[in-house]
Amino acid sequence: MASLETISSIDTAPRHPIRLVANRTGLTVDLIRAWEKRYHVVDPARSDTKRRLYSDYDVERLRLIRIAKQNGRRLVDVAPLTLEALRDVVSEDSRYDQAQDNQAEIYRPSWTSPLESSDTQDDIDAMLFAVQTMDQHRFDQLLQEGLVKQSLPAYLETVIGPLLREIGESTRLGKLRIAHEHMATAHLRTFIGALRFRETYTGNEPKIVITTPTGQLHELGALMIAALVSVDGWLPVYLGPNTPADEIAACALQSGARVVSLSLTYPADDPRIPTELTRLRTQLDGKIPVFIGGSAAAHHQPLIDRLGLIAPSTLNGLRQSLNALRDRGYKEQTA
Amino acid sequence: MASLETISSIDTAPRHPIRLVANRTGLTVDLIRAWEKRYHVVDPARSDTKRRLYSDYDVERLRLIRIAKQNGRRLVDVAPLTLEALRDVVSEDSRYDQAQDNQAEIYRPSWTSPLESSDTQDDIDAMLFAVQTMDQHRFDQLLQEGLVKQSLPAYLETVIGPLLREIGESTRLGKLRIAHEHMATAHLRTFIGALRFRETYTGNEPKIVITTPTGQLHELGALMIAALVSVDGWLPVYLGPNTPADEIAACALQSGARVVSLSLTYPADDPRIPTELTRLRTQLDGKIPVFIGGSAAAHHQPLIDRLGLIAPSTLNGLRQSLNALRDRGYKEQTA
DNA sequence: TTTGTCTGGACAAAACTGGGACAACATTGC
DNA sequence: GCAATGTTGTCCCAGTTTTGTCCAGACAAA
Repeated sequence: MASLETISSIDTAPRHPIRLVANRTGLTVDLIRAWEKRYHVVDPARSDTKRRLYSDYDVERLRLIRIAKQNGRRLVDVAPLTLEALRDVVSEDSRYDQAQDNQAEIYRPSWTSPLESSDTQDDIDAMLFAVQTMDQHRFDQLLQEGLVKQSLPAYLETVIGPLLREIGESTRLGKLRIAHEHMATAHLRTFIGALRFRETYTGNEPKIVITTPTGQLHELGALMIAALVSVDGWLPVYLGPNTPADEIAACALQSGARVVSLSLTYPADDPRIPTELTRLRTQLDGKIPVFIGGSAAAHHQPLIDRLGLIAPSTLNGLRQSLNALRDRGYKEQTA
Repeated sequence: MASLETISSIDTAPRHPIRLVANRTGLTVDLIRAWEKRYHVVDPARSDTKRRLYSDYDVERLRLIRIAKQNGRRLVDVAPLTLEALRDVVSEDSRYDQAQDNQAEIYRPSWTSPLESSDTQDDIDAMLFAVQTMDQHRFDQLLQEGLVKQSLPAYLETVIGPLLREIGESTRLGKLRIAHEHMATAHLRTFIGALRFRETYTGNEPKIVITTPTGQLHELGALMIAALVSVDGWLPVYLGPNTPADEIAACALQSGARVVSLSLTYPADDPRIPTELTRLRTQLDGKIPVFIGGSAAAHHQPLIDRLGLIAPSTLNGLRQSLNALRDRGYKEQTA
């Protein structure tokens, strides 16, 4: 009867048991205690029987510290920082990370390095197994857990993308049933869609129209692009799959989008693609650049070149190009 | 108070015996009693011979408490909470890993009385307006806010369903562009999909295979069914749209589903429907009942009757039929 | 009669606590 | 380079608290 008040949004009221904090942050219970013991990373309140009780503030701090560590920071350095300082550190690291991308390794101790490919492959294999056994709950769980391990862009590129390819391949080879593929696709649609929850909009993000053209029914590629670019401060206008060129153009013009991005996957040689792309290009009148992504983009390279569209070869390439475009709008020259 | 009341508010009439509650919540009989003894988690009414009689309200609370525990909450903390506060806690925990800064979270007075129809229509109109102006953020916000005003089943039936119909109608009449419809559909797909996410899982929920047959590309109806039945403790095996009959049958048999449910919407007169339904019926061999929902179900009434399928006329009817099927064997007292 | 529910209590498993040990790896001093 | 030292994640221990399960005897329902 002590506390039956409604849960307020983000406060410092201590109410979370350690187990819940572990769930939310991806840390182990032991580790949370160890950090407290050694560095007073957090100083949770206690229940009358000495159980730790954490506030939202504590949880958020732990979450950020975990990310900072992943980015190569040392615990000693980040432990004493305030929540705000932590946010700064983390977002700075993330920018830096993205900016250098192709260069050699920065300071990044091996024990915190991004997932080794073998680990990644293990994760993917586990997901495939869950699909095969129709263990939906496990599948969702694996998807969620995998995300905690790395940044969203990295996750999409190293896990979700390959997973999709392997599911498609396995189905074609008869190792998975169509029903398995359907189940996996439906869950991935839900999962990737839900990723966009985390955004905060200021209202003046540049807009990007994302969809697939007529005949292209697979939307996961487009959805991944939407999730990806929203991380970088774009506002995706997401139209789902199978949108006629006229509608794409109308939507881009009405919403004042800076860019249009399409995903091409299957069927790769649909005869409608050239028609639709040409039509879209005409209607946009060259004012709005069009990016093409997806596995089938390569099949249309000549067309893409001829129309002056842009087709980066990887998700990360797409991201870089878009950000370059966006920054060009804000500042006239780049360093 | 009749029809709206039944779906909008949770029945507080005590009538379920403890065994049925155990089945629905995934808790053991002993545990339910222990929780009552120690923490007064629920305070069931009694029959004239002292048997416990639980209301739907109690059942829902117990389910939520079980989920909260699974999320790491302690029994002591959640036991005294009201149903509404529990919902808040559970849904907060559900979208963890994004405890994010996020500016002012709208404070929502939980559980107001069931919506009057005019309010409902206002909500729908506001959503339509958001779609028309391509204000995605506002659209999402409205969807989210609408949900907290009433129970999920009531929300689906009184808001989401009508909204879908109006969007379809407006598009046909040219009041909305196809692009608008696409955007709305994509967002609804994400929204409804997220509802079904990370609910309870004890491992012994009865399974229900949910999909649409070959040629039926619209999945929102099926997804609504999935969200709906998971509230009642079913485990949906959701396959997305456009699944061949062979695959549906194989999936149902492999996963040990108790029921299959299909949604038919558009095109209503697809010639493949009779073939597929017949085929499905044959392969399931009469062992697994098949429910048909969706706006196009009525077009196939003769076929449905002939094959011995079941086609409740409303979402709520579907829900009740399913629950009756599941609870077969447990009689309930009528108070 | 047989099966299920009731109450009250006992018991055991699981989870949490403080304290500390230890191995793997990094950093520092020489 | 190499040894000493620092950092960090994990594990173990023994003692408590919390929580799930089980039992016995009485009664009710089928």
